[in-house]
Amino acid sequence: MEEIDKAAPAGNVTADDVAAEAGVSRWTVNRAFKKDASISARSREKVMQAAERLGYVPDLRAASLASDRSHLVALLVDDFANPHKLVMLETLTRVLRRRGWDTLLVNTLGKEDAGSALLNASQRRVDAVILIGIQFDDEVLKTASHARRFKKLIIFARTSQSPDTISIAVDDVKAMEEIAGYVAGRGYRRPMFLAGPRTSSAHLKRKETFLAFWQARFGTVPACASVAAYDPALAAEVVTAKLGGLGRGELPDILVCENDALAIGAMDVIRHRLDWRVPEDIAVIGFDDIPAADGPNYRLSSYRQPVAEMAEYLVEVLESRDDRDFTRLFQGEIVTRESA
Amino acid sequence: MEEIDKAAPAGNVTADDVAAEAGVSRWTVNRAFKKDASISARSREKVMQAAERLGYVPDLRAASLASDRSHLVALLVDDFANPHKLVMLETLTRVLRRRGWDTLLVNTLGKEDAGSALLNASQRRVDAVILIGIQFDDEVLKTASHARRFKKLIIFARTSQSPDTISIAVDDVKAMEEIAGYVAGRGYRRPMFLAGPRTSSAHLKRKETFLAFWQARFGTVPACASVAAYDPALAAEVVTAKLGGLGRGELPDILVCENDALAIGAMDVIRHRLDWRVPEDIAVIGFDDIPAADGPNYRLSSYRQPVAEMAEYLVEVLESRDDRDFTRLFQGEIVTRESA
DNA sequence: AGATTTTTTGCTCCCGCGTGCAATTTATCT
DNA sequence: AGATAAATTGCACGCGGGAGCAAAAAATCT
Repeated sequence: MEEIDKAAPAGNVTADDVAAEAGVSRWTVNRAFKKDASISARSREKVMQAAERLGYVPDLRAASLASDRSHLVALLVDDFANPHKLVMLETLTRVLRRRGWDTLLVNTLGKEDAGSALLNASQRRVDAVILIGIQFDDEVLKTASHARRFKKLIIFARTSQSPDTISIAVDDVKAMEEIAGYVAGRGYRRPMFLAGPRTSSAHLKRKETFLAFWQARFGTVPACASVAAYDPALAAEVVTAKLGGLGRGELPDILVCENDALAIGAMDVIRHRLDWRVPEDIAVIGFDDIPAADGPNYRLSSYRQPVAEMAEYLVEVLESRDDRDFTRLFQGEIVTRESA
Repeated sequence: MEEIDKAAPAGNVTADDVAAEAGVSRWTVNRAFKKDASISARSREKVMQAAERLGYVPDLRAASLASDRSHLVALLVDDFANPHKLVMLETLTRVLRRRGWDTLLVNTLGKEDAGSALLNASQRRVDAVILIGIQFDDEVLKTASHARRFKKLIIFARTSQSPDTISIAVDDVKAMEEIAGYVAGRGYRRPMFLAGPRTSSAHLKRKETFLAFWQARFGTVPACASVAAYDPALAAEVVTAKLGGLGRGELPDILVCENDALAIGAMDVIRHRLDWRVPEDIAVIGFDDIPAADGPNYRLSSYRQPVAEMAEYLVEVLESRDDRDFTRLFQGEIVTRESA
């Protein structure tokens, strides 16, 4: 057998090494690894075998540097307390990877950290930044698009008023009107809305939509409470403070929650600390349809977003070269369970 | 005011642009951005101001290419159904980022996909690959270390027998002995062990440790059941099949679960489908101490791993240059709640 | 077969920054 | 002040590969 000692060249096997081994030029080597490059089947085969022998893998850093396309996106996330994030992460990374995109996961540590997180992404020259968190105020977003080292700024599962920003989300207005209609249709008349944190730009219109609907329909403004983060534990505190000590008659008949993270926190205290029954004493409805919503502890009625479909669309946005506004709103559906 | 039109040079602002603007050489510019570079305060200031004016951000791709250090790690994950993953993701990305490391999140789609996921990481020339999933058999691991384009292969929260591999995890043997001691001490005598999938290399020794302990102490081998993934829904199925139809006397008195994902799935069906009480009819104990374990629905006794501490150690491993074996086992603690 | 068209291959010139060393400037010492 | 040491700054070369065109080879046509 031929002993190929160069089979382990110092540190890196480069395209040049493979070229020498295969008896072609370096460029043919790189062509062999490109999807629809102009190369004969014969030389591609030769190259691939040589590459296999040497253990060559193309260097995407260099490719990205030379071509100015990294096929990398940054995913900025900040509310890890929300179980729905795990679903989104799974779906996004799966769809992105299957279509040739890599994902940089950036944990946006706090409100003041948003700028630094964006900087982080910039330095890697990602092709797009995807926001699936909440703590981005207008100022940061503006700065971001200004010093845009990334071509696209996408807000996922949330809509933004900020210019130069692409929103991919469900239509909150339609969705919440559907929910409100459902609530009214089931005969609930004294709803309370449990809202999340108010961020300026990337915003959920759920609360205002619900209030507007209710006022138009019944002429009354439902009670509201607001939680500082999409965290079940925080929601539990707020609900305890709001509903604790209330008598049966003073209780809202349904709690409409901005999302499931709040809803399950609320249900936990309603049942186990305040000792009321769901849905008999007070019903609960959420948003997102997280896995736990389907479990026997909650049986939470919720609104399911087409996350996978949204992710597929996201890839299309990434891959298109033109510069129009890609914002698009999707339609989800109510999932009815026993909680409301 | 001076109108600086070059403030928006075509596409990329490079160090050369900043150099011209600041009246220094390109190398001084880059030194200004390096932590402990030899540069005078005065020129650093000049450079930084010029950079600010032009909106310059160093390009980490180029830096990585030239220096052969990317300060990037790949996180390979495959079991997103386990809520504990969200905790691990949050902790790891937070700690890594605070210490200057970026994270590539790779969703390992299936068992056959592991190799491709590794390849993916290779192409980005990450400094280390971190496995926090399960579906890596010996063959893949061996291939991985063979064609190592990354310097380190780290198994996080799990131990591996594979050579050239670094494990950072709790000491499963100690932990499970502690749990077994607790179970025995509380008077349980007919435990059943609920195990997860059996992977070859990256392995949890929890089951065998528990069985060995029990046999040594009581001379009997506890019953076992095995779930194909750390997914509450799957655990629910298995437990239903195993315990369904059993009479009160035939029931195990405690279910010892390999982790909380299995435990909560089990509790759900025990209470709501099989209609037994926890802990009166059957107790449950888990592992990982996920957030839901502390909620009122479960009140699950569990074992808490020092994830943050492990993450800090991980960074130290990443930063050290030498080549010794960094495997290290940590100690956690039992968290006692009402479920057992 | 000779001329033309089409496919394949090679090549020059970057992409943006790090390394290591030499040149230059500044600080310190007697 | 003059000499010597220390801190700063500048520079040639390399990291691994992409774009686009020119040269070479293969295929097609009359």
